[in-house]
Amino acid sequence: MITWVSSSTSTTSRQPPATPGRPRDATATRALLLAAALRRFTEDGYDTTTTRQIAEDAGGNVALISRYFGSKEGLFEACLEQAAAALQTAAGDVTEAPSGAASRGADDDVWTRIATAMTRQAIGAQPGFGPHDLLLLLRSSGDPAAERLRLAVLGGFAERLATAAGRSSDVDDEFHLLRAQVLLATAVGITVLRTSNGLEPLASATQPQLLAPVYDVVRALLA
Amino acid sequence: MITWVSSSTSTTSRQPPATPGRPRDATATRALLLAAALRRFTEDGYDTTTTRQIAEDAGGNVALISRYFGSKEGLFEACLEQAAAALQTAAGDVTEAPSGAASRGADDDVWTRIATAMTRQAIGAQPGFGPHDLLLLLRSSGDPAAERLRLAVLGGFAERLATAAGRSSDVDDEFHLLRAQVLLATAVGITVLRTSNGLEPLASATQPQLLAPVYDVVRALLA
DNA sequence: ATTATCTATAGATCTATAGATAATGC
DNA sequence: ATTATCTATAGATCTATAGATAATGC
Repeated sequence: MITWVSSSTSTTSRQPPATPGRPRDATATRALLLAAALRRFTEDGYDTTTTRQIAEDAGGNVALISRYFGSKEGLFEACLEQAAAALQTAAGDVTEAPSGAASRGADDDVWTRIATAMTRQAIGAQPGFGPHDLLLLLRSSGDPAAERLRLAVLGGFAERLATAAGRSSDVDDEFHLLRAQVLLATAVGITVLRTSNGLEPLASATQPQLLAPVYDVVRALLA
Repeated sequence: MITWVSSSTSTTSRQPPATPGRPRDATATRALLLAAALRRFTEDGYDTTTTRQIAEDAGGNVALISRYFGSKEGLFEACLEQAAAALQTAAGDVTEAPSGAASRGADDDVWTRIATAMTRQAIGAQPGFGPHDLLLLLRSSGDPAAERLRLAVLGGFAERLATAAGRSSDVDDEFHLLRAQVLLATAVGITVLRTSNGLEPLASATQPQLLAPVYDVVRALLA
């Protein structure tokens, strides 16, 4: 028996003159690396992901990571910052009334808005669903700068929830912040159980299915 | 300038006849390795932890891990099984009435029992607090056997919560299971935010402080 | 000429293990 | 003689980077 490897079609000799590397586009390459990293870090975590995987996903070379992001940690921080920005936008949706507020009537109260925003976040949390902000934020890299950013974003999110609930008496401030953090914990837990664990029926639940229980939790904690 | 290294006190020549290795006790050594691993895996995660660290913590040699647990993954599975057993005991506390049930009066209803058990679990979740079952269970190793065990334990816990809530009509079974899993998610999220993130005031909250909000969530989801 | 991309490699780990060493029990 | 423990090392990665290559723009 002979193990045959055709020299012209072998996977080893795959860099013919037809593919002389990536097109020379620095910004596009940077963006592709960031997107690939976002996906890998989110799904597999920081340690498990290798720089070579990311470069390959982006169709480029490992050395490009050093060039554009300094290091693997630098790349992770760039990912975190992007996720943080997206999450802060989501937090904004909770606080402010939706754009077409006047036309929606009194039904769309604070609790519904909060529950909707949270389930939307949790819904993105399906395996293989591409970049998901909250999940990435929960991934740790051991990098202190990354930890700080993560804590700031989570803390800010909980504070927004607390103030959105409308309580601001001095005495009860910390009390309501704690309850808002428990609410945030519910969102975090749903995300973790859906993605890392695939716990059914939670993992396959749709946004409308999740809305009712989450709404009940929101009211129980903040109303 | 001369870099001086005393040959008698150098850290390199640290294996004088006074310390001829561990005492020869196989079962004790195995237990020490398991305890050290439990702590490291729980606090630092699977990937970050090295077998050398574990062996050093246990005061032994790396080779002992292969000998007693086959491999790093084998050691992790042993840790998981221990944590799983502890968690199943905790789940039992939720379902069954506490031992001195008759003397406690009607106050100790199902909701209180559930809330108490859950906050106790979450309370163990302080950084540097030694082995904490739920947190270890959330750590992934990529090992499929470990993933299965983890999913089974989490799923079983949620089922216990659902049945403890007393609903068992055929139609609503999955409905209540979903809500029980959202409750489990709250416990998971609290654990993650307290330990991995140190989110204050949640991270420093005491069990009594957490009891009220968690109780409200329990009632909102299962009552 | 500039600079985006790639090749090749150094250097640092980390896991697993074969075989040496030495303590225990018969 | 058995076996718990340790030494020494092979083999596999993985990150980072110096320097080569080649496409672009003046």
